[in-house]
Amino acid sequence: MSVREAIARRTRAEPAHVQPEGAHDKLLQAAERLFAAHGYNGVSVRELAAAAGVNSALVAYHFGSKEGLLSEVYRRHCEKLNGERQRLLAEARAKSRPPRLEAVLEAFIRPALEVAGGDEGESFTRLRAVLSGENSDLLDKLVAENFDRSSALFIDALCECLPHLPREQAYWRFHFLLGTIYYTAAGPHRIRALSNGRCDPSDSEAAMRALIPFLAAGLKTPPAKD
Amino acid sequence: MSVREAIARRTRAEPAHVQPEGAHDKLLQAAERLFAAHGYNGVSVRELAAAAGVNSALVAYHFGSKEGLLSEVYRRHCEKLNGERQRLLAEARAKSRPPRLEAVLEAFIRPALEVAGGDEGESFTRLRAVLSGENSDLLDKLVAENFDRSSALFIDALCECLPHLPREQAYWRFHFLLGTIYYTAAGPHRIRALSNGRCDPSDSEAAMRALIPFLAAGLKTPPAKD
DNA sequence: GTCTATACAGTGATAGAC
DNA sequence: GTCTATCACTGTATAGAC
Repeated sequence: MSVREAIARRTRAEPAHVQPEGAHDKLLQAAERLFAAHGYNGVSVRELAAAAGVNSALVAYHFGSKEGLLSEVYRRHCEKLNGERQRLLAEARAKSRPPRLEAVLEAFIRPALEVAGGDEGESFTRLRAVLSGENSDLLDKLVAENFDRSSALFIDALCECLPHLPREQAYWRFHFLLGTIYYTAAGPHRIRALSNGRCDPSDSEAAMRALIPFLAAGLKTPPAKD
Repeated sequence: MSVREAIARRTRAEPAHVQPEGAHDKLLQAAERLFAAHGYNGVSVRELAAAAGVNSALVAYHFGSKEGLLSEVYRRHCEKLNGERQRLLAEARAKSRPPRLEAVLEAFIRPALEVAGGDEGESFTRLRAVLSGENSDLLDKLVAENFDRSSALFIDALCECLPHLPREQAYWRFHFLLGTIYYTAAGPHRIRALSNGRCDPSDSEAAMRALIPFLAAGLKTPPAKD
């Protein structure tokens, strides 16, 4: 590990893969696992503390409240997700200017679906669903903090690919695009059951193979006149 | 009130617009309002009972649990929603065989967005978000009970309009379509903020004017070869 | 600073009186 | 049928040990 990485680790509380030592890190690790597995209200502060092997009062001490702990878990996931998105977008731009529409879509979608299907972040997107209905004030704050900048960057990239699309339509269509990603990541049960297992949204590759042409066609079509 | 109406009320517990008399109806009415306003966990059993003017133990007595009460509220909304969808679909079929793709889409989408934007059902779709993250077992059951039949009917209608689309692709694209509707109804904050208010998904007409051409183009495009 | 022990008000649910 | 009293449990706050 370089000196620079070591400093980053110390200041940023990012224990990578080592055994966590303080209650702070142990709680974060347990919360990541349990929130993903059982949702926010599905796990109590006392269970979190027990799983982390620490006293239950420490979640209030270290994170202010149970919500504070959730916010921190959420923030860390978004950090990874957005970093990956921007890396892939830069790659797409490096290949051609303007980038291919399909490449921009993939840069935005792949990290969202893979983080959702991976081991550690398996049910990460479910946390958004939890919050969206429930603590909608907290959710608005978290979404704004973690996604506003990244979303604006992708809307710009889309407009770059679609120079004839009015800005207002770009907003609408970006919104619809978010809906398809969100629903694919958060609610895979539905379509799996309806199709008798023929469509499985937790298969990221299959989902993207179906989703990207669909979105590209919708994005390219001329908007209604009126 | 006619004799027939009185019998219907007694058997069906559908008080229409009259003052509810029993605790059962009073609770349903209060729950519809309060769940929509504050979400599921945002309102306690004691608050529900107080708003209905009945003892708090009666929600367990009449509905088994707080979840049971929610299920009943949910079921009643879905009943209206699906009835309206099928009425509009029949209308579209009456105009042309096969029906126009755009007319089928409108029959499916309009009731979902209007029920979401109306007075009584303003935050109805938020309830789905609540459940989807949280009580995912209950949600799966409710969705299956209330939407499986209606969804299958609309997938059939889509395939009627798109005879060249493989059935598996139809499932995928119906799934994506659901995502755009769901996200538009449940999460209007996001796009409103990003667009500085220029796009407002709670304006059903504007949302449909943007959404239907987008979906129609995506649905019509030939799927990826592979 | 970090942590333990404990207390508090509020939750959904339930047994049993009337 | 209706309601009271009560239960086990929740998230949070705090006093005080180390």
